[in-house]
Amino acid sequence: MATARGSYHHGDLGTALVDAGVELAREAGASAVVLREVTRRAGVTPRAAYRHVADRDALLRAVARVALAAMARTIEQGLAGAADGAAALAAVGEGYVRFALDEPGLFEVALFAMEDMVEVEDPASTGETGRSPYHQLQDALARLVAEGRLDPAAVAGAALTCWSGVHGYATLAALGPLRSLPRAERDAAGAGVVGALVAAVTGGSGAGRGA
Amino acid sequence: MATARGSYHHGDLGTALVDAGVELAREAGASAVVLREVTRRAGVTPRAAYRHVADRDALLRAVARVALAAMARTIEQGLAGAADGAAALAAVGEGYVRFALDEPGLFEVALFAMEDMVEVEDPASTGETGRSPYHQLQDALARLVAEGRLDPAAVAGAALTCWSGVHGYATLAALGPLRSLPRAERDAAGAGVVGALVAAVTGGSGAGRGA
DNA sequence: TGTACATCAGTGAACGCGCGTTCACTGATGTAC
DNA sequence: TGTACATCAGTGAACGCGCGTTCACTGATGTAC
Repeated sequence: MATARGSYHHGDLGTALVDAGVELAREAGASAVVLREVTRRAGVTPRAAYRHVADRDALLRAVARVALAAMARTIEQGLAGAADGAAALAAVGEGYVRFALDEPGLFEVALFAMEDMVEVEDPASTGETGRSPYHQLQDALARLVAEGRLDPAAVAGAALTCWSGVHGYATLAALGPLRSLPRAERDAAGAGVVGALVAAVTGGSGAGRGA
Repeated sequence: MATARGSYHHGDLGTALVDAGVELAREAGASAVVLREVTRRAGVTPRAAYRHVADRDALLRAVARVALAAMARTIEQGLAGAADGAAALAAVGEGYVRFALDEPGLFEVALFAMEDMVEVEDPASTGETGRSPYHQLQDALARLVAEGRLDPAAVAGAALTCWSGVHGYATLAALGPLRSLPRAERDAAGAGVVGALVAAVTGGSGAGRGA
């Protein structure tokens, strides 16, 4: 907003469009990220968008990368004080769920960037430490391996089980059939699911713990 | 289709509309379930739909109930020969995932009926045995309790962990970032996730097993 | 230091699309007598 | 057995909406000389 508004030339319309798209996603999810409204919010003609973005789909993917980066930053916060691999794994799961419950619209749109995060590390979709949520999960599991609490051969399976469990809960509780439950209940249940997953991966007990 | 086609009166337009909606969902997911196309497929004017359905949303929910019932039937098939609670739990999970991978469009639309399945048992969204997927899961856990392999106090937590894990994998692999992987890989990974969840709930080992 | 001009970033109006939904109306059906 | 008529299930045309995208154009910018 420190750009040259009011002038004929916008200054940095490209990022202004993406910012408006992020705002729309936050307010009403992926389907609300729409070219015309984005240009409206940037105070510009619909046609102007095509100077900066190929089409609606490209805009959506740009918004998705920003949303995924926001998720990575949320996870980083909880990860800061993790004493060991188990704590790190729990922090990743809890951050993933917390982001989904705090920002369901951004969570929904971030999904469109998740396909790429598994393959490549795109700087546009990572947090301060340059790691995507998927790699934050991999890092936590690597710590468990280093601590001798996880068989290296089991890492791939554990990663998928954890991602599935956490993603499933986040989806059910943020966007799906459980979205109308009181927030406190959803927080408690989420902690239970994450706890069970950590226990399952580290071979500890507590699988049925939680809500 | 044994209805009186060609005549002015359709015969059973209400169910014909829902059937067409199911077909559309199968082909292209929830967003394809659209009033005008549904009436087109039923060979009828758009206006005619309003004699049988309140609005587009009501049609979508009716389609969702049919899709959820189809899912329940898929799960029933695998459940038939389950020798014990652990086998039943695995069968529920595998059926859930198989349905999602076989029919991603129906899986997507079934989500709109899942909110209700937790609360009430709607006959329109259950299989032959009259149980929704959610209750099929509860039944399997009840068997584990009866066998002394699961603490009754842990049932609620176990249910949520299993549902989350299986739903998350189904979503990732049928509609999400993993949807482009070869089917054989997705089947194997799904079996791994389900195995890990069963092991976690029954306190057995094998948490990190799988893909 | 001033000026011509290429380049770039916008404008404003319009196109066609498919959607949900509503209008007043008409053809078919079946029941009462 | 025949006929009047209420009822129900459709018709055909239209409305307004918001979308993505494209047209030919114009205002602002900055660089070469």
